[in-house]
Amino acid sequence: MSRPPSAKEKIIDAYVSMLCNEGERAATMEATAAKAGVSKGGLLYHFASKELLAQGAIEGLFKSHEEDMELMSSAPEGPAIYFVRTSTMIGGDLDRYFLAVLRLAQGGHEPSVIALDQVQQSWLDLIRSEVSDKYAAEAIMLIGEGLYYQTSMPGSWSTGTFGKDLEHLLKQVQRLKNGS
Amino acid sequence: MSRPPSAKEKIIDAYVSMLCNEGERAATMEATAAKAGVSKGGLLYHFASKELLAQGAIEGLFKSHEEDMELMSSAPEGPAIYFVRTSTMIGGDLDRYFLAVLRLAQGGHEPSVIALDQVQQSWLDLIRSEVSDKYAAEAIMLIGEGLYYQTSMPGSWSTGTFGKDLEHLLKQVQRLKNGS
DNA sequence: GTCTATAAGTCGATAGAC
DNA sequence: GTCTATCGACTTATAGAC
Repeated sequence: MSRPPSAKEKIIDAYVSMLCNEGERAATMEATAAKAGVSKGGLLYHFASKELLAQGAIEGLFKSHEEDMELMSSAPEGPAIYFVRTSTMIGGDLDRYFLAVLRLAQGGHEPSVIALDQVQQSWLDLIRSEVSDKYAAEAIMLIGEGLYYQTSMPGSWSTGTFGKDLEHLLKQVQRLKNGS
Repeated sequence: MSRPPSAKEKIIDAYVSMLCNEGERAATMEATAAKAGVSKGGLLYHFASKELLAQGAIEGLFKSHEEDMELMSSAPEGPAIYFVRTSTMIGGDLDRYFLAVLRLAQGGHEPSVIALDQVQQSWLDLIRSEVSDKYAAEAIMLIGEGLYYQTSMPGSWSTGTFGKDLEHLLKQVQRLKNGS
């Protein structure tokens, strides 16, 4: 797992970084190749089209998501709090891949839209296994999504008005968890 | 106000529609001109650059927002419920402009990021004038943003899992409004 | 496997006729 | 005010040398 990164891994990593930090428009194959330290032709040997590059990012998301679901299931505070808390975190593998695929989806990439739907549905399912009230679970899910949507704004990485007083916000989530 | 639409208005309307329905990448000047029924040169007479086209969309947002703030202030159910309810609505002027500017912001357009910040701040201010608990107000705001972020997915205009049972979700908002 | 060179198309913007 | 024609830069993808 910690073997020297293959060229393919370096390219995907560069592509994901470009998507997160510079936006979808800036994440061209040429810029990705330069950031990965290879030439355009070298990149195209590993990923014959831009579509395959996007597929690589989606596969990375699924892999990170699978690992995170284990953590979310067994979180001491419960899945709901874990979910909202991690919605404001950045830097982890899952966050990087999620934001990268979100950028692709926002740009109109259909497979990315479908992949995000799948991931979010599995989050909602897990929260609903903890929070019996269906609509309270949805409200909690939406708070997490709202937080993520805010941090996903280009330029304003986590500099939002929320997030700072996260613990206070989590108390509101607790109120939703405790049935009416 | 209901005079025959000028070419300028037709162009802005076409541009906003392209942004909403096809995404930022597809909203090229050529495609916008075609949808507005003019040539590329004709478009460039009214908007000498793409940046000016984006400014037109932002101005449309501010104009619609100003009118909506009056409705939100005087809504019978109160600003908070009004806000969450209208987060799932599509087709109105405000929603169209907001989504269009959101697409620009997600693509990295800084003036759009700033414009959205202003609009959202004014919403939060109004909600906080009704909901005294600061963090309950933030939670309500995030629910509305989460709903909007969901409907803003290209292709899946309002076909999300929420929104259908909006009245049930609004009961959760009511719970947040009534202090703990 | 990785490179250079280049084809083929698209985008924003300019120039000038009408 | 609106059009056609075109430029230059950029982007994806191909071809072929090493």
